[in-house]
Amino acid sequence: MTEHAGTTNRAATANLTDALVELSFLIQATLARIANDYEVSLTQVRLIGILRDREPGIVELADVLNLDKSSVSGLVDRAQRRGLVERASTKGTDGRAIRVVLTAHGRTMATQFAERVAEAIAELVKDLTPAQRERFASQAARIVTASGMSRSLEPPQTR
Amino acid sequence: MTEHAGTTNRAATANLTDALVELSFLIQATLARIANDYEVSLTQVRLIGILRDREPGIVELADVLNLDKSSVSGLVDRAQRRGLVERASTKGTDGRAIRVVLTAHGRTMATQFAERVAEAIAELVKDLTPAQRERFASQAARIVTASGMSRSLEPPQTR
DNA sequence: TATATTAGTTTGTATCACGTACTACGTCAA
DNA sequence: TTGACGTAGTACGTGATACAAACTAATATA
Repeated sequence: MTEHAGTTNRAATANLTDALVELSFLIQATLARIANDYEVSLTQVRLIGILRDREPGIVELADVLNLDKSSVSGLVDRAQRRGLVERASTKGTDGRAIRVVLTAHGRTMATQFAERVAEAIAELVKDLTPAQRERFASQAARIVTASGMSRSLEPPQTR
Repeated sequence: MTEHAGTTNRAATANLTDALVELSFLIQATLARIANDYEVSLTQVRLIGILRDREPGIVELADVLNLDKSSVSGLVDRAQRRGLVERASTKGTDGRAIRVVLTAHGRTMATQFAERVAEAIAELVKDLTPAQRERFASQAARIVTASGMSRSLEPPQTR
C-alpha cells in the first residue's frame, strides 16, 4: 500500500510523527551548533533571547523557561559570570525581587544569534517555493499557538 | 506593511524562523514530557529508539547520536543499569568491539514510547485537515532529507 | 615485526535540572 | 501592631549529560 491523499490511517500518522520529530531534532541541532560557536549552551541562548524585550525576575523566568526557580538561579549565575546578564535591583518596590537584565555584550550576542539562526533556517528551507514556505510557516505557527505554548527564543509581539 | 503572499522579505523570514524554532521546542517538550513519565531522559529514549532495528557499537552510536564516544559509553552504562540495554560481544569477529542490544524491557518501553509520541503528535495537529497534515509532513520530511540528517528516534525503513 | 589505527573505557571538568531547606521581605488578619 | 503565612531568591546535594584527554587492548598496515 502506497501513501495516497487523504489517508488518516496508521501509516500516515507514523509519517507525520517521524517527520516532525526529526525536524525538531534538526532545528535543535542547528540551534545547538550556532550556540556552540559562541561557546554558550542552548539554555543560555533561550535566556538571552527572552531578555531581549523583558526584564523579568527569577520566578517569571522560571515560568517562561518552564524550569524550577532554583535552576534559573544557577542559570543566571553562569550567564552573569560570562558577562551576558546582570542582576539589577527593583527600584525600591520589592526588597526581595531582582530584575535580570542583558548587558551590552549580552544584547549584541542575542542579536547576532538571531541573525545566524534566521540564516540557517532559511538555508534549510531553500528548496521550498516561497508559497510553500509561507504555508509551512503559518501551519507551524498554528500548531504552536493551538498548543498554548509559551514562547522561548524570539518572544513575539511585545504588546 | 502587512504580510501578503509571496513576500520573501525579512519579515517573512522572521516569521518562518520563529515558527520553526517554536515548533521544535514544542515537539521537544512533548517528547521530554513523555520520557519523564517513564523516568528516562530524552537521550535515553533516542538511544533505545535507535536500537529498535540495529545493534550498533559505541562508535557507530556516537555517530548517529552526534555525540562523543565517551559520552555514549556513559549513556549506555546508565541505560544498562536501568535494564534497558545490554552490551553483547561480537561473535569473535573483533575482540575490541561490542554490540549494544535492547533488553526485552527496553524493547517494550521503546514500543510504548513510540505509540505515545504518535498520539501526542496527532493531538498537536488535530486542527489541520488531513490534506494539510499530509502536505505539512511531506514538507517537513523534505527539509530533513535535504539537510542530510541522520535520523534519531524512529530509525526509518530497514530495507 | 614495528608502528599506527581503532574500539571502548576511565577520569576530570563544566553544565544543567531537580528537590529541599533556608533567608529575607511582604501581606494579611486578628 | 504583631504574628502567621506567602513569596522571591539563594544554597546545597544529587544525578544526568557532554566533552576532552589519557589510557588499554585488539587489529591493521608498513
